Amino acid sequence: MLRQSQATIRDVARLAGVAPATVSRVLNRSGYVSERTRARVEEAIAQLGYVPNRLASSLRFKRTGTIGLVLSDVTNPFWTTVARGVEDAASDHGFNVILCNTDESEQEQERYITVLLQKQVDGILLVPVRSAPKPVEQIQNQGVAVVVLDRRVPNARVDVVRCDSFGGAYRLVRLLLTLGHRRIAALGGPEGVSTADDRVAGYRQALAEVGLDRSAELIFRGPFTQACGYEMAQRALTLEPRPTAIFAANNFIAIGALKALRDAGVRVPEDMAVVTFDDLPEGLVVEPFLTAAAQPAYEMGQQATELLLARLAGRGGPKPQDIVLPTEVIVRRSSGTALARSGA
Amino acid sequence: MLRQSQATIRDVARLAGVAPATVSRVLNRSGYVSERTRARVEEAIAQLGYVPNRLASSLRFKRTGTIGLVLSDVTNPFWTTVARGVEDAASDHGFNVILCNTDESEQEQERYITVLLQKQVDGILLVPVRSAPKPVEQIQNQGVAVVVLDRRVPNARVDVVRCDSFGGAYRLVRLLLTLGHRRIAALGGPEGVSTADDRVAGYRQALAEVGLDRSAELIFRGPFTQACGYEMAQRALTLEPRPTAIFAANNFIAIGALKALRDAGVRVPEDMAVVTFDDLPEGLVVEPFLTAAAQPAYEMGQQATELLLARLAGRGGPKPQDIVLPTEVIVRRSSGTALARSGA
DNA sequence: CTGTTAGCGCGTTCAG
DNA sequence: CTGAACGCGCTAACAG
Repeated sequence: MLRQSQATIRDVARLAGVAPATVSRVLNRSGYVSERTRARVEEAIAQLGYVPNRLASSLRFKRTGTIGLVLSDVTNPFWTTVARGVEDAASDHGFNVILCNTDESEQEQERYITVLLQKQVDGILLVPVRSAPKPVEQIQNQGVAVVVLDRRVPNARVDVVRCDSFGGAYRLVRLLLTLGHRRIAALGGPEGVSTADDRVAGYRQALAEVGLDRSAELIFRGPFTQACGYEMAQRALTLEPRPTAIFAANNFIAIGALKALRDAGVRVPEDMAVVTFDDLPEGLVVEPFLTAAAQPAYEMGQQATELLLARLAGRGGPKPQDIVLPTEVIVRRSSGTALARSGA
Repeated sequence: MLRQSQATIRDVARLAGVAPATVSRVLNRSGYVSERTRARVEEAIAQLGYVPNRLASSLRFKRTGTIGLVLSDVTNPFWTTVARGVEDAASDHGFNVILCNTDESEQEQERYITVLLQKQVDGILLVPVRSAPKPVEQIQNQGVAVVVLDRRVPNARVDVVRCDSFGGAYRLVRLLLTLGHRRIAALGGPEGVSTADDRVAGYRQALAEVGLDRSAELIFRGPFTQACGYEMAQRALTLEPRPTAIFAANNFIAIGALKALRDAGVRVPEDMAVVTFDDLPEGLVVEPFLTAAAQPAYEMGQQATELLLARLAGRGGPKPQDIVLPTEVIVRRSSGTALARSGA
């Protein structure tokens, strides 16, 4: 507790009158140490407030006990929950997590990956900005473990843990169809991001199954942001005839859309049914209102981390896994009740 | 791009036909290197896909370019926003952030601090679980920079960046008083946490100023959780005569309280006015409803990080700073309008 | 049971 | 302008 700058293992050894290696042995319980010297060493450690330098041991072991988490934006409650799942699982196994927000920028993604590799993280959990396999390969070429989170990467041999975007979207839209809706606008995410593409595909499939052809599709695409949701909803409202329902591809798009509807004086669900991907965490809303396909965000983070750590331990088999977690459609007020037969 | 396990600076040197030191010089642009050898070295680097090992250089420089962020729970949107502010500011300066969730457990806090110190982080941003100075001192004794976030630590000489809990609470309660309320329940946070204590103090001060003495105080205390908010609100409803307003000490307590009120059939604001500390992020709610004292969470994270990094750079003066950011009271529907004079 | 030696990968002397 | 040598702090291997 006395020194300002950190004591080293040599200082401890000197004070205890032993060799550094002996101190190392008591610290790591490796090899035999007599009770007497162990006691002396432990006292010296306490007296100096000695904290072992894990950097040095990492340099030898080639293991840092740190993983990187590269996602788009922790500020989105979905990612927040994922991050918490990751951190909990990592912590359980004695690992730490370095958090990186890309804001869906490929540049930032590249920058973060490089730094993480330089810092010798043991593994990386990556939510890839685009479907290109390059970033994944960049990591793998350094011999670092990587698990892709949330999104598919078609041309890479890599473990993926994600949710069932296609199925969730399909069931949400089917629900709307069952309620009698036939003019359903899809406010989709960005093209080239697998979750966005899969959700649009689910929407299409649902329409096709009830015999609606391509001409019935009302698809908008854009970033997963509130601003874009607002704008896409506005445009949807100008369609003739106007859609009777909206399918939003994620929580932010839904919130933006709801604001647009409110500003346009369109009531939900009376004038417009709304369903969305991503439920808001139970703890954040007093009266849940949105019919949503809830993703098991926490479990996704947790399982991806477990898989990554299993890989680090040399387990998990040779073949890349594609773990798809189920989504659950939760019906609430925003989807409304069966539509009265009218014009369309 | 060929090797699976990482190439070292020696491999690059060998391939380029130079000494490791020369490679180091081209990497860090230190010292003179002829154009020709520089080109050769750079080609070798590219060919091997060489990534410098920052662990090794950190070991020498005693700088890791990493800071630790120890907070209670990223899942709370307030902390999420703080974390984002921290990460952005750190990233701007080339630093990375290790995220640690304590869940307000002193044990976890201790464990995380120890690991962070072992990993030789350059600094720690700490939201202390308790007001005791020990954890702060533990960090300082290792010669590691620390800035305390959000909460005061009375007996420590340490930089603090926080929000004005006392003032925010005071103004919220004053608002209720102005509207005519006299029986106001305070659903406070845990004792011994400065933000909780300060908010209760603000509540008391506001009451005192209108001549209400201790007997008018209706104070509940407990953890900053939704469950506790629910339970405290339930108890508040059993008071005789029943309070006409509730002051919640944070967002989770408020949400729990609102659920309790809903379950009890008590309308807000008609039957009960509600005000709270912590606004929910603008992007998370369609129709903001709660009258709240909004804290500049992002700025808090950002400024704390800037201060920490300034300390690392040897700037910021000798005296610990206590930076208090203002809170802004945002009046919405939940606080209701002026109370009609009735019984109380 | 304990001390000595060597090396993890890098950057910085100091010679040449 | 470039190379050789040393050490950051730790631990595995080898002696004793």
